[in-house]
Amino acid sequence: MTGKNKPVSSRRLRFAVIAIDVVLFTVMDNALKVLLMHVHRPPFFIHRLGVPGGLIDPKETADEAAYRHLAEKGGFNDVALEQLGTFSAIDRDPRGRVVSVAYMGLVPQGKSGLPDDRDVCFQSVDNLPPLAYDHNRIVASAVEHLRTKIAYTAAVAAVLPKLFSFGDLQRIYEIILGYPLDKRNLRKKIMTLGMLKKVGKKRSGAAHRPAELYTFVKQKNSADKRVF
Amino acid sequence: MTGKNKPVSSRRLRFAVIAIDVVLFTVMDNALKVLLMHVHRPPFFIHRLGVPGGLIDPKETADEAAYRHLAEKGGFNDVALEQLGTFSAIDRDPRGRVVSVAYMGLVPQGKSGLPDDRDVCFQSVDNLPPLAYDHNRIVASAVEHLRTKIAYTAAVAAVLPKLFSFGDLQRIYEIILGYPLDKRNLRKKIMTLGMLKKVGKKRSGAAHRPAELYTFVKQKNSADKRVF
DNA sequence: CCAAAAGTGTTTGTTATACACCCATGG
DNA sequence: CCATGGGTGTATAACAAACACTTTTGG
Repeated sequence: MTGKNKPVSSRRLRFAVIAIDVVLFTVMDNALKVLLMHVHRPPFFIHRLGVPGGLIDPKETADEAAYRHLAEKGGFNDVALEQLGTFSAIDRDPRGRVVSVAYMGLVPQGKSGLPDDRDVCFQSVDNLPPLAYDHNRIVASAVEHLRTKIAYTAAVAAVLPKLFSFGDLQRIYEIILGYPLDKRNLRKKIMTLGMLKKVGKKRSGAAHRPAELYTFVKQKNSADKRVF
Repeated sequence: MTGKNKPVSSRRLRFAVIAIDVVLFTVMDNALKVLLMHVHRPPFFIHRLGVPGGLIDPKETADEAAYRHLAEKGGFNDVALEQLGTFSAIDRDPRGRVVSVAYMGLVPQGKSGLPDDRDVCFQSVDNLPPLAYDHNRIVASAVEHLRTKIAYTAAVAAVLPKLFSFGDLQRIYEIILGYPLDKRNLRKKIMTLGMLKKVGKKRSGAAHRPAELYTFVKQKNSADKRVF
């Protein structure tokens, strides 16, 4: 996203303004969803949707701006964000030159933290409508990044509750990736990451064998990584 | 890099200007080197060095600005650049708020393309002096990125001449990575990338068996990558 | 006893690593 | 003939992928 509430008057600018956009994912209703907000900037964007974002303030870094806008517009705090890249196509904002640093984050399933009745919502990343600005592109890049990243990190921890079963975890992976996984192989792969700890309780109450519950433990820093 | 020739007057700005910085690598004299330029911005930077860079113009993308500044300041054309990330620490440029998009590229060994007697030079990435702005940080990030990337792409093609021997290639890898490699294993790994073609000639003239010469062929696009 | 999800091992193929010797040439 | 870098293969370990049955519970 790019505009805040006041329109961008390009006459006041040296040549560009800097914004951030945040692609905030969650997993809900069996789908990978992204947080979208109502964008209305006639005559360019009439009742479109776009990811939350806004300008960088003089006294904050891009990272700080990303956290701030996400908190202000979506009510999300304590989300780990990661920089994706910077989008600078000249006409990405038809109102003026705006360069945007894109971020990506993940929040827990379901409990949205969203104030009710705001013009923000999560929508499935499949079949997104045309979004404002270059946000389809930004979201696509974020999805690709997310899919790559969960293969070798514990990024899904952010979307799972404190305690979860292996089945929960597998569902998250399958929804994000969009294809089914073998549960034995997934278990092995996840276990080799060494970030999962059995918590010693089980979840009963369903019409099947109770599931062991797990929790994520701190990621170990991976020393210096030899690539060969 | 951040400043151009005119000083950045922050009063004229909405809140920031956008620059690009280019970390241009080459391999020379048995070392991984980075292109540095003289930076003199009293009272902040007195005869320092920094990577080439400059402001983004109103009518160009960040990528275009990177190519332009690299050509203008270093005389390099036809270099493939890749975006590394955006650096936005508030005080990274003590003269005002400047957010910079960092790029990375590789040029062939030796033939520098540099106009003689300019205040630009390649320096070894080890033991760099304190650079202007946050350029030590940017270079460090570029080095890490480069090391990671050569493990699974033919990026080193950019630093090798059209024709090269396997020994040449191995030397490049070892210099970039900073540790020795097994030549049989490297050969297998490179061959599985499928980007190398034997050219049918040999290089004789040295006091040892003549080396087969190779050339890089186009990279094949890797379809959709399943991560599991 | 049935349905539903949980849990578990083995086999096979692929990839990564470690390792040592002969080859062709120039001097 | 010797020094120099060029070129090659194999054995082992680690990892990825495919695959099916038993367990425990609620209803």
